[in-house]
Amino acid sequence: MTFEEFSKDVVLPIEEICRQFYRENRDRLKIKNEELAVKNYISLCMSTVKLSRIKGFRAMSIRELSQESGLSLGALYYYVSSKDEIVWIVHELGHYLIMNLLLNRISETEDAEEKLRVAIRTHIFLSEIIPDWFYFYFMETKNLEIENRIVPMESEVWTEKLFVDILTQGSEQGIFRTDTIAHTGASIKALVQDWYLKRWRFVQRNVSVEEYADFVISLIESYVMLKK
Amino acid sequence: MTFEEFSKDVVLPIEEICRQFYRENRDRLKIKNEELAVKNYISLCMSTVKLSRIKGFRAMSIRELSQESGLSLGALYYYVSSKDEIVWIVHELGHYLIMNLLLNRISETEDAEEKLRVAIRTHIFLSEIIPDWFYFYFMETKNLEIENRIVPMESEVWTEKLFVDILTQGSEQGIFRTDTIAHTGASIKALVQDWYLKRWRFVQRNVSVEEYADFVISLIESYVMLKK
DNA sequence: GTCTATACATAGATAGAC
DNA sequence: GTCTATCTATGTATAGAC
Repeated sequence: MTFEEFSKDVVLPIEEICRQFYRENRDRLKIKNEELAVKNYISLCMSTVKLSRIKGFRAMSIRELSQESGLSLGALYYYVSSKDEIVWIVHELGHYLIMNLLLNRISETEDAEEKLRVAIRTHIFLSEIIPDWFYFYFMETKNLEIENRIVPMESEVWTEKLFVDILTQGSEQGIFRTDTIAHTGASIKALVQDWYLKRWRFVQRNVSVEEYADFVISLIESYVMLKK
Repeated sequence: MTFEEFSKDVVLPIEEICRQFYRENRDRLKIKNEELAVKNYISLCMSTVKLSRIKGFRAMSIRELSQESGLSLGALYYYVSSKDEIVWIVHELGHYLIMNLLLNRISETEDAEEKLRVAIRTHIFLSEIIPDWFYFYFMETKNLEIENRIVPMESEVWTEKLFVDILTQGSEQGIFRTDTIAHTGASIKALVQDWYLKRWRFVQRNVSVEEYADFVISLIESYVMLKK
């Protein structure tokens, strides 16, 4: 699958996920109009990841966020109680968004070898569709209070586990090596992250997203595949 | 070489590098006493990377930096003209520090295969000796004005090139594959970075620095080495 | 060169009209 | 629910004595 096919095919379930978030937290939140809530939380999150990508979350002022999202200062504080709460909401929505998209794509395949390829390619392609979310997820965890870092940490581990599970399946089928599964899973995650963390470098080197995905797949396969 | 041997053996040439920095910029700077300058710029930089690691550069206040470094607010501004200038100085010192240490170690080896192993291991071990500097280098580039990002970007490219050169040498000798050299160089860099960017994860998984270095080496070798 | 005291700007957050 | 005006804290940076 090429990236163009992928991007035409993929549908971001962000509204659905934001609605779910709202319903789960309705009692804690001031806004009671669901449609308005969904619309404006999405706007707040999209604006936050956009501005944070450019200048970092701490450097982004509430006034800038207000302007970008189209909500006034007063309205904004009707939706969130503090700037820090925005980080939490973005992490919450982002985690479910990414999880949802990844699982949908990968579950279609059965064969471990093919599944590994699909998982790597999908993850990289997905980070190309919503780069700001992935970037935010990685860079803005330190802005959270220590107790709130558990969510993004678990999220990181979750993606790693996605790869580890595929590697385990393949090793049980006798086609992948059985040692160093945890290391390999983590290294795939690191290579995927490199794509969205150092995008400027890939632009500079004129590397396309497809080319990079192919490279990561071949690098990992040369290591894990057992000779027939 | 084990990490313990490495850490006993390595000597940080930070004073020497700071002195060189001071001499090159003497005319631009207020302080005229060289010994004092070297001592306090080192203190400022070490305190900056330490605090930035904990809470991020933007969240670190000048008052905190003043306390940590032992300089008063007034004294501090005698050394730097603004908070942003500190980022620039840390990047400047850090780049030469890392370059110096890496080159010293790697130049001792001749053979490309051995050189690749030494380069990867040294880089990972080094990031374990001065983790805060590496972390700062990666995370705090966005705090720079766009025109000042050129220095850290070139620095990133420089390390990548270190690996690319070794891969090129090996491919000319017919022991490494000749395609995808640029990709491989960048991926080594990414895997090294993963060590100091997601340290908490390796602690969680109980992975030692030696074990990780060995893994990265074997992963890369399985891909680049041509069968004999 | 270093200190303390302070100026000045900007940020996050709130009040209260609509 | 949303707006504008405003409060208050904090942060960077400077002044001027020593």
